[in-house]
Amino acid sequence: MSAAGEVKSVVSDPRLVEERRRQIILAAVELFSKEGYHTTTIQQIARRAGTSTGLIYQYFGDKEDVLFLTLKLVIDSYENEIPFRLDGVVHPVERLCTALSAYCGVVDRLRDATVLAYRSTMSLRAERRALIKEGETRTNRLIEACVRDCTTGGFMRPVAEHLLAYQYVMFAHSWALKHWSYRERYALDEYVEEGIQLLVDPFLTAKGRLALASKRARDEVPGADLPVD
Amino acid sequence: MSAAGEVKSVVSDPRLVEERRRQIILAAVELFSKEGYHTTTIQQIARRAGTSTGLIYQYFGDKEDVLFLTLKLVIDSYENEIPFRLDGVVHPVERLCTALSAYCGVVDRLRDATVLAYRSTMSLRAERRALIKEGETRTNRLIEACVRDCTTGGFMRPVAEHLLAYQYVMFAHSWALKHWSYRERYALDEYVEEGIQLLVDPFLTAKGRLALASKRARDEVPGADLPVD
DNA sequence: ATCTGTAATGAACGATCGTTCAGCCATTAT
DNA sequence: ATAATGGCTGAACGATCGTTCATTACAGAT
Repeated sequence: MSAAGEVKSVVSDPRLVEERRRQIILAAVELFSKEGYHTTTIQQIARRAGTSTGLIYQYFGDKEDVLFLTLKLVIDSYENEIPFRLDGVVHPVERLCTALSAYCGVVDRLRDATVLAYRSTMSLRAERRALIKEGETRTNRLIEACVRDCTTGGFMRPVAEHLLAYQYVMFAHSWALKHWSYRERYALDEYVEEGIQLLVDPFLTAKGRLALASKRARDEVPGADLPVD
Repeated sequence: MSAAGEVKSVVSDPRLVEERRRQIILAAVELFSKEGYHTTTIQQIARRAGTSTGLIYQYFGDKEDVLFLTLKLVIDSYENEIPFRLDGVVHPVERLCTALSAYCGVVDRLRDATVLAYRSTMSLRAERRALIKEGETRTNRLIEACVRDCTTGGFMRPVAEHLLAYQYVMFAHSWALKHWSYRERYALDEYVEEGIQLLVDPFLTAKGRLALASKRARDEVPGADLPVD
């Protein structure tokens, strides 16, 4: 695992490595997203990053390494940001809605890179492709756990949890994949709201729907149902 | 429009053109899907198709032409097969379920090519990319019309039709995109059935649910509710 | 001031691959 | 029998681009 996940660097100073790689990856995301992985050249990346071509080979073993760290940035963002937003949220229905909202939020922030992941993961060698897929699977399981907590808690009627979880994932990804179509119809938060209407609400029990309503009330006028003094 | 959609051929006999292109495209789908567009070479396509490299340039202007006709085959299949399966089906709820089933069916038949479409459409020049996108949009509108017929007929409660239609599209596409995960869990018809449970059933009115139940009864034992003599 | 090691450069190399084209075969017309 | 036509071949060309490496720049140590 560590062998496939490691990226060789000639430079020893870890701080410098992190900074330079960040600089190069930022340029790479932009170019890979716009032009595609195979059609953007190392020279283009270097120019955009404001460095020389040779420098890239000081911080990456080869071109594929640049792609790998670019995609890893995306799935790491998923894996970090969603749990972060879930932190402190306890009610299962709220957790599910928050997870969906968080997922759509990261996708929105990394829209180009998300599309890039769809298009270019297969340009990685098999071991690394597997690493990326594992990361996605972990996030899927996180969503699935949210669904299960809703059903076992009696907030949601029994459903095909695995499949429903995937619908949430696809719903979030679609915000990037079909953005050319959604852009002119919905803002991000409207999109999330409609998603809850379509993919959460119908499966809630009366008890679950109550919880959702109280969350909505709280979101609308924060602190309105708390005594103000 | 016709300029971007045309593919130049040196050979004049139309029957031969169709046959050869078919032969080459079949090889191309396989290789593009497995190795990616940019990494498969014309020589590989030629070898797999059992011809010479030069022959490909008798029937296609350049490599991009091969990709274009490959992707066009996919979206044309969508546009033909779904209406074909809908032919003769009159009840709105049945039409919607049939459309979803048909869509999943084509995706299953062209699984690799569907994934290829996601990955490689952007390798086409802008005009052609637009043509492909138009084809997808037409299919989307077809699904959306099925949804609208359900709502206006009172078989489905009011919903965000555009968005729900997209969920159906994504559900069908997911069969290809996430096949590595679904394969070991569902057969195709189970997948479609679960899809209806998840994305159709919850939005049906009592009237609509009745129609679905009667369709199911008919599918289970064909002709069972007809007098047999 | 000199030395040493680390970081950065970018011209040049070599391999790959899309594309061409001069010639080959087979079939039909003269 | 010969010519003409149309389809087919695959070696060779040329351009592109990932990668290397000899060289320079610079900072800190001696």
